[in-house]
Amino acid sequence: MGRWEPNARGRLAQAAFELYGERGYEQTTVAEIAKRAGLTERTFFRHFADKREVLFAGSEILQESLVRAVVDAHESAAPIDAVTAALETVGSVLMDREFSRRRQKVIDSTAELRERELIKLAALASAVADALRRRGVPDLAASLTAEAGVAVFKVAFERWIAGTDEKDLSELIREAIDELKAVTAG
Amino acid sequence: MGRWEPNARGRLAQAAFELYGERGYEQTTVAEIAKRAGLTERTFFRHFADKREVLFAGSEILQESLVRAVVDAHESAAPIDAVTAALETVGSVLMDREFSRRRQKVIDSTAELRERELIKLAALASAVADALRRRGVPDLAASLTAEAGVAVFKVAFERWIAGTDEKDLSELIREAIDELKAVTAG
DNA sequence: GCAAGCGATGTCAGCGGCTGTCATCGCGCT
DNA sequence: AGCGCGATGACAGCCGCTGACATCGCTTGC
Repeated sequence: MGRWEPNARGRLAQAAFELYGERGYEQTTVAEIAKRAGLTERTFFRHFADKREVLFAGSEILQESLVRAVVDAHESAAPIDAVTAALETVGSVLMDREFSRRRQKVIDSTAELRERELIKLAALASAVADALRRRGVPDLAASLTAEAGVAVFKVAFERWIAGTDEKDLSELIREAIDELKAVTAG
Repeated sequence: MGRWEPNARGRLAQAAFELYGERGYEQTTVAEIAKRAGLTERTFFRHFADKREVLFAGSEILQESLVRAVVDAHESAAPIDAVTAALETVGSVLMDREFSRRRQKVIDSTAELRERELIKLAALASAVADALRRRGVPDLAASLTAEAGVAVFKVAFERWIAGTDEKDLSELIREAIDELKAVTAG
């Protein structure tokens, strides 16, 4: 097995996710991940840039979905409303709350992974700001709206994960945006 | 030299800063930093948790100054105004623009360092949110105000560094806050 | 069918970040 | 003078990550 079995990348991601959950991220060796996937350490690094990246494989999809939603927003929509609309589409990408919970538990356990998460969110903000500029929004407004949008996402996502209630992520995002508006008013 | 010379930590930080600037962060070895400081690699790691941390030595001071300003803000001040007041005190901590520029150039050159910077900013936001909660601000509002405040700081600091004009950092912060309010209005 | 070509994987050697452990040094205290 | 203690050195070793080259197995052109 290994050389000819299909979907090496998927097997590696699966093995990594399992091991990070079972023994913890720091206690897991890349060699162990590769072994469980029936592959070699060297091959792991051909599919993922580093030991962290395997947990963030889906982030481009989230980013593309957000950017597209901003670009496609109604021409007359104000920047904040374009971002709001975009954030509400996120619910269709992030559906499996239990999976997100497990993944987040791993990430929160290690500073190294928190750092990686933050740079992904920063890339998100940067991409959204670009999309806003493409709509003609001036630099400063674009950057601030995008950063504020990501802040809203961060807070809402955290509550979605932590919550025991059955509130929808979109709903929490809506609440967070309203609260942001309330807090910055005046 | 070495064993008895004073201020080992300072010498290490100085050597690291110089070498990161001269050859670049990735091309610099911890052993080289230690050698320039007249010390050993092992000793470097006794003073700094890792190769990145040496560039972020001053961040606790910034954080303490921000938190204190939030706590000390007028009792009747709204959360956003407390944070605004706090951000305006930052100018007294960050004075040397040329130094900040050089430091930022190094940080921006490497993803590893950008990650570290982001987690420092996240810690800032977290501390500010705590301070707001201690003022009686509810959770959601505290988190969002703190995140928004840090976003403002990020954008303003970036413009302060990049700018050729002689605009004060406090001034740029004020502008960014006003723009944030404008953008979230409605 | 078969050989050439090609992409994916294996193997090996090596660097650098980081840590544990123990020895050593220099200083202050008594 | 001797003792104790904090800071440094010396050494060994793990692990993340990379470059270089060999090997495998499938596809393609003939």
